[in-house]
Amino acid sequence: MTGSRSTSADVARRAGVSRATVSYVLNGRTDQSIPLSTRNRVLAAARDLDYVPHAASRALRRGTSNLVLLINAGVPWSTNVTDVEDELTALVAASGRSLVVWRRPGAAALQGMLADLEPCVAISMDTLTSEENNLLGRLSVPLVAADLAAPGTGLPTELQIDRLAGQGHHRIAYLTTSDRALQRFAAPRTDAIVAACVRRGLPEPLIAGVPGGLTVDVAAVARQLVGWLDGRDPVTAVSCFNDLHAAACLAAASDLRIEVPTELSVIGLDDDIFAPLTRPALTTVRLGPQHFARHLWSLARHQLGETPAPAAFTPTAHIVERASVTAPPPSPFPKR
Amino acid sequence: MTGSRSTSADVARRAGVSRATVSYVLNGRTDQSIPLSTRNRVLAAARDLDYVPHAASRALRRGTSNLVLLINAGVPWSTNVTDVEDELTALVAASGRSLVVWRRPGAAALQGMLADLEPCVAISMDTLTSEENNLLGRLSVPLVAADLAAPGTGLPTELQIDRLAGQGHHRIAYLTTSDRALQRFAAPRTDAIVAACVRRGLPEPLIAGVPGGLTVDVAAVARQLVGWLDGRDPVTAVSCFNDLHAAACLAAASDLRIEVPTELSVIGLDDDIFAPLTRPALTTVRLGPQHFARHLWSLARHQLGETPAPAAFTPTAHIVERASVTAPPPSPFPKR
DNA sequence: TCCACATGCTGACACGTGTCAGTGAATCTC
DNA sequence: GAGATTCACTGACACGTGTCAGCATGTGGA
Repeated sequence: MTGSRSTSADVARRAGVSRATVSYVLNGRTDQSIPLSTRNRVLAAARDLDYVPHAASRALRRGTSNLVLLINAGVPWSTNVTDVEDELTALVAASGRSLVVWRRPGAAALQGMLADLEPCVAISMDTLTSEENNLLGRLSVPLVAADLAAPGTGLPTELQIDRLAGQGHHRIAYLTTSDRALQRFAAPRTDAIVAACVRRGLPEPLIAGVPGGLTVDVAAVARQLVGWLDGRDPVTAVSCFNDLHAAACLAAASDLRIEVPTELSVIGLDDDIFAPLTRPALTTVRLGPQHFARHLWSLARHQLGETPAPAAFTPTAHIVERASVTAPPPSPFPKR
Repeated sequence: MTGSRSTSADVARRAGVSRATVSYVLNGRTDQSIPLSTRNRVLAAARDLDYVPHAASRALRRGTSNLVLLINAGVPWSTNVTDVEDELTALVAASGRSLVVWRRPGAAALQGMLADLEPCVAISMDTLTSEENNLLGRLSVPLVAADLAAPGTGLPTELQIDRLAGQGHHRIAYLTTSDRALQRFAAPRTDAIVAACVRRGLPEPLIAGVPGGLTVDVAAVARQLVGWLDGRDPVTAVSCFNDLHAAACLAAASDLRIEVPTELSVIGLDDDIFAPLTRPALTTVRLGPQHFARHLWSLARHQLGETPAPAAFTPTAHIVERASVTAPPPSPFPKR
């Protein structure tokens, strides 16, 4: 008897009522009239027996579970990702559901996972393959995916250029990743940088991708820097794909004895955990991961039919002013 | 008809057999004799209908799910954590189960989560509260938790001292965190540092904790450095709780115009993502997150009754030699 | 010829829950 | 006081699966 978990039948027996009544009380149904006395008796019995409803039977009966699945495909890592995860966890918990994160090992693994766990809605921080989309559709699991090319996605990079141009920089380079798997994220940012420069009447930025997603090759960055700083119209500022690339840029500059920010300004993106610890401390753009998480969740709730469709996402981002950006050095070749 | 998902009854109808036969075929039972022809007919029908077994009913019937829950409580973040998560995901998937990660928002949240998801085993990277342990026990969910004070846990810090002492350092300081929530992790390392120094006949290390778990206060670190380097027997090397603290130490040294490594050696722990990007590049200790994940999984499989109890965990770790550690400067007060 | 046994398959049950129609009693309405 | 309505509660079903006893049919041995 002991050792085995208690079911709603046990609670009913202890409270001296039927199982149906127990279910009505514990699910707080208002269309059934239940006097306070029996209500309290049921609640007391449930508490005494440490009753926890059986997740599987509940899901079976209701046709859908209370689980929200966050699919974490190959998103380039930053503290922002865990910030989004934490905020989503809180939001989902507040709605009486639970969020779990699945680190997708590969595109083919989804089917196996769905045979073990049927979420009521799936949220992906990335765009999935069409096979995965089809699979979710066949199992009628609604999917919410962040649109990587949505209007407004360019805001953070726009802010980078804003800051550099505001300090008087003219000749700007953009350091990004050449990692193929990251191009989904990198390409829109590169486009946004070019557009931002054009819009401000700046010359087109010099763009270079370096290999390595999680480990940036400092030597490759150094070679780029040499190229960019060479010649009669040298670059005075480098805007970077993320803080990791910016840190690599600071390291390369240090190796080349280029002083940041007096000779070269560097700006990052993410306000990652190590950004305040570089020397000079990294000026960067802070995204609003909580804001993003709230948007994802409102999309999900819309899919669940609980709320009307939310407005289009307007990202939030702001400059975090530190020490790696300043006005450019006086040019030896004055313009015009 | 279309739009609704197909069940094993649909597969049975299409293959012209009973539901029991379908179940036998799809679960690959060997004790039932099923000729190849019907077997293939069933498999073809399942494929045609895109049959995916219903997770909830399967779990209800079998009494337990195929889900492994990784409880990620307030572990100080580093790429090691995601490395462990990824390795565990792969191991669990290889056993026909699925791993999901739950970022615990608070100690009281576990019950709500367990009402939505009943794992066959739970793995925690941290020690849980006794209430949480009791709860899991009552629901008979086996729990595997990393023992933070197990013998051998001190190996990484031991290696730090090894490296510093091997270079001739004598007067060593230990920079750790004073964050209360992190003391579970920090205290054993501090003990290990002291023991390692004593064992080598070094003087007891100077120990200081600085506030901030994810954001280390560089100014506080700088004040410590000033104290440590003052006086007639100054510290020549700083061993750090993790790479984040080491990066803060490098930043503080830079602010104080102390040259690393010529005037002061600094060693980190974790080989975090930014460790190769500091200047000087950080010498640190690389843990074996995959090795750790494999141990956790073998413990879990033992709990599931599939394997005998594994041997005690022997952590793996090795020095990653970069540029922040070198021999100490010649002392103005020669020993003895 | 009869029994024993293997083969190939099926009907029926159970898991624990949520829900709906229904039931006896009490109360209200005219 | 008969009928209508509300109150408080219950019995029975369904969700989709895994499993087990059992049922024909063939096959071999004595």
